[in-house]
Amino acid sequence: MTLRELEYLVALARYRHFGRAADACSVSQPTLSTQLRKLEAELGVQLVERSSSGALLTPFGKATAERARQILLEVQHIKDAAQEGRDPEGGAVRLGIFPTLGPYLLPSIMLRFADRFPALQLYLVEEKSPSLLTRLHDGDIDAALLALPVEDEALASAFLFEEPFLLAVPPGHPLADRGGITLDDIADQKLLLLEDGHCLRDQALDVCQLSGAVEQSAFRVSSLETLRHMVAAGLGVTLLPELATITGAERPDAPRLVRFADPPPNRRIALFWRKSSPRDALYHAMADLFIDVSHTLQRRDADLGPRSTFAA
Amino acid sequence: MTLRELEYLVALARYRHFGRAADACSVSQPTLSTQLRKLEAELGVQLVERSSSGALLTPFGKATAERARQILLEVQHIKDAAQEGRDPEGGAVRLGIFPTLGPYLLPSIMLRFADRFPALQLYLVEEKSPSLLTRLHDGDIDAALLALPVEDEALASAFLFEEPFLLAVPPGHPLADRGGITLDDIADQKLLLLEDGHCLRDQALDVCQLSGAVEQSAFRVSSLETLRHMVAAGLGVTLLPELATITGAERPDAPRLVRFADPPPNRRIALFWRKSSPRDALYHAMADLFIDVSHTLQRRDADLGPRSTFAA
DNA sequence: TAAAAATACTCCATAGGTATTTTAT
DNA sequence: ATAAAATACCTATGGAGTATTTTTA
Repeated sequence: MTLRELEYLVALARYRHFGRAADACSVSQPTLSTQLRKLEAELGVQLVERSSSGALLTPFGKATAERARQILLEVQHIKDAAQEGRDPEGGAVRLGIFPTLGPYLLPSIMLRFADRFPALQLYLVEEKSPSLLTRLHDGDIDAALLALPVEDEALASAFLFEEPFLLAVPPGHPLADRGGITLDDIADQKLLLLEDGHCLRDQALDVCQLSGAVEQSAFRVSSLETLRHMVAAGLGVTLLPELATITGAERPDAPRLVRFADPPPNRRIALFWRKSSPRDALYHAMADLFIDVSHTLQRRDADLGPRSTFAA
Repeated sequence: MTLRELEYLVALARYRHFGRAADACSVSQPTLSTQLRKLEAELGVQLVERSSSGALLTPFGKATAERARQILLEVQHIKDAAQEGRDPEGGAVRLGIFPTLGPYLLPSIMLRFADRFPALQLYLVEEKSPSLLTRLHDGDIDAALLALPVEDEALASAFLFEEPFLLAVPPGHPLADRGGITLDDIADQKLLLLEDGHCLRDQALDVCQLSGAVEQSAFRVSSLETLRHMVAAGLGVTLLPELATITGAERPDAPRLVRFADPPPNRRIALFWRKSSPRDALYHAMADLFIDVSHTLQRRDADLGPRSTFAA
């Protein structure tokens, strides 16, 4: 048995197709095919059900692939620890970030990040939170920015900041020129939310279940930008996380943003990584930078006037 | 990185000597040496401190060896699971057993075992309990017979039987012809025990701390047979587990054995294995056989007369 | 008849061996 | 002087490639 063979098995488990799995491993299809046959011969058990429409793993194959994933993860941890020994802030880090945070936080972060960690190659993975959690477990990514709460014994985390929600309403809406609204004020509003699976949807629902707002469920919206347009078009109101409201030039069709009275409803963002990862120190250093940037944003925000509640 | 390299590292961690580690891996010393140099080159970190008096692992080397052990254990689990798939009661099992149980239980067990599991190659490892626990964790052995209690979240277990203690006294001793003694009866006795590290010593101490018996601590005895001779020579009394008292022909210089009143003090034996092991079913089947044999012994024992409390 | 996996074969990188040298006690 | 590890050099296994065949919807 070799680590290579285990990689091939894991790839085949993922792609269920010899050719594509081989591509993913950067080898030819026959190579992957023969190596897996060899593994089956060594174990004396069938791992793969072959067909002309692709390949499926047997139950034993699946179980073995799962063990193989663990093995390869531990191998990666050895390499990570070595990198940490050579240069604690060097090497590569694959960072996951969920879609309603990524596009708004990253522009503020990236320059500072490159400045603070010049030797670090940062690969970004933007996916929904459940998918990021799976990838974190499997070792496809090394760390992830996620909204609390996350219950997972295998993960370590560092709290970063709270991000207040603002209410987005159409221009001319009765609440448009109010300040310091409360949840009671949105009790009778038509609420627009993202489609299922986005954690922002769940966060907003958590907030709104305390109010009596009614969700308009005839839509399947998957980006905040589309949601923004729908609010601007007068179809309803929505909650936006503060970072998503810091745009450049305000466009004429932009929705009006209304602040909540203190303390505003908010979502809490933290950085997560595997407890078993040897690069704990690096992830804490990254968290420190994120916290620092959030302070900067808060100060800039305060300078601009009323938007002063973005708290770290 | 290859699994082979990791094996070499683990072996070197154990033997701290390139030559002996190479022997243990059945390769030549230069092979192990070059492969470990290659691993160091790949990781870019020193793993070994070389000297003319042997080799020591650096802190990073130790940590890596520990991870490597985990990886190799998981590899073994894949192979075990394959064996389980091919033939659930075939393959090899390395069974640990502690020294004051092994020599007395095994003669009763081995024939039945070979009969019940004809395809299983059973390798026995007789060591003290703490060492067996370490080996179980490291994957050096697959299962172990140990006395309860064992607190270990990583292990699964099956209870096997209770083994009563008998009191061994010299011929002519005041208690020699008593039956159904209690702990109070040994309050003023000179107690002989095994040297430190034997779990029977701890078990007997647990029992005797309820009495007022005084340990004779000028000895370092490491086998029950020696202890038996010392009792026979009139140096004191001791507790013997029942299985150790079932000998063949009684020798003239044998100590007299005195039963306790019901319920007698006893030790409780169970079979342990790693929860993560894929051969759960086999270990349960083995436990069933051990339980069955203990019933047989109990019955035979009952037939012989007064020794009737050996209970499963 | 396509698409997928298996097979045939060739090549070369490297794990592993033996013989020897270097190093430190 | 001795024991240990490193180095030199050779061999051969097997991983990986390309080209092709087999298999089945």
